[in-house]
Amino acid sequence: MAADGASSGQGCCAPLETLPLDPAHATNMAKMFKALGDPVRLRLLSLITAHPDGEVCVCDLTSLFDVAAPTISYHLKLLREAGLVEHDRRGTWVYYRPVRERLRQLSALLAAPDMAEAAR
Amino acid sequence: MAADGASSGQGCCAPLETLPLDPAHATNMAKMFKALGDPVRLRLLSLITAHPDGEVCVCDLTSLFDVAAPTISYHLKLLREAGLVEHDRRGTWVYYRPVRERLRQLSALLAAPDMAEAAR
DNA sequence: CTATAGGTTAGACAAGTGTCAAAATAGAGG
DNA sequence: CCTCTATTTTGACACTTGTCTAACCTATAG
Repeated sequence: MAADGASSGQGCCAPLETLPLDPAHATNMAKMFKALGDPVRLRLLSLITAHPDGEVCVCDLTSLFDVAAPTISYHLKLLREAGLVEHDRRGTWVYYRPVRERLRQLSALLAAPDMAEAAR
Repeated sequence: MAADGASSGQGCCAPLETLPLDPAHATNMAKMFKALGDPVRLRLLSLITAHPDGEVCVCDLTSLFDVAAPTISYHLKLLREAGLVEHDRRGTWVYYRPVRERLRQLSALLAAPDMAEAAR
């Protein structure tokens, strides 16, 4: 029974419906949600997360947006700092992939208890 | 089978892992995530959502925070405008309750497909 | 070593955000 | 009507954010 109960098996917080968030955790989680709170970043994360290879080259991302390359870079950095994506360089190219654990954490926080239990 | 497939049964978008978000939806969803991207608002939502009565009086919220009443009011307004909470007045008091459908939408977007399926 | 292409960093700037104090609104109860 | 309490609105202000251009790294290819 180590994976159930208040921790909800997600490594961070019980779902909102179950328990109010204490201020410290709220600050933590808010930082991640904030990173998702911009259309460019949300699309970036979406493209990175949905990619069949499990990672995406920045070179394939920039052309999909209306903003300049440094702006993409800026948004990717924010996603990184929020812990939502990881990156590494391979030759000239840089690849980004999602940190799925973090996404699961956020999802679990917002999930209704019955959903969370069903997904246990 | 009306509730499965690409719509993921959540009334909005398929999970990130399944499908990249189109720009229009991304803007929509980003607006909601943005509302969660502040510690005060996240705690407010948490308190509102976790309350056993299913709703909370503003008068019970303000004392739990370090910020002045107008600031709480401001944050509640943002949560309202994001569609995450509803409110109504009863006498002198105003009560807020969560819009659980929206929370489920956000949760589903971030959920890994296997979780989403488990919760189907 | 130089040139070239992919990404990031630095600096600047307009626009947006979170906070407060003061004023305004909405009901309840004289 | 007047007053009191709960909540919201307004206006002001410092701080943060998203965007750009220009400059800078880093690795590959001559």
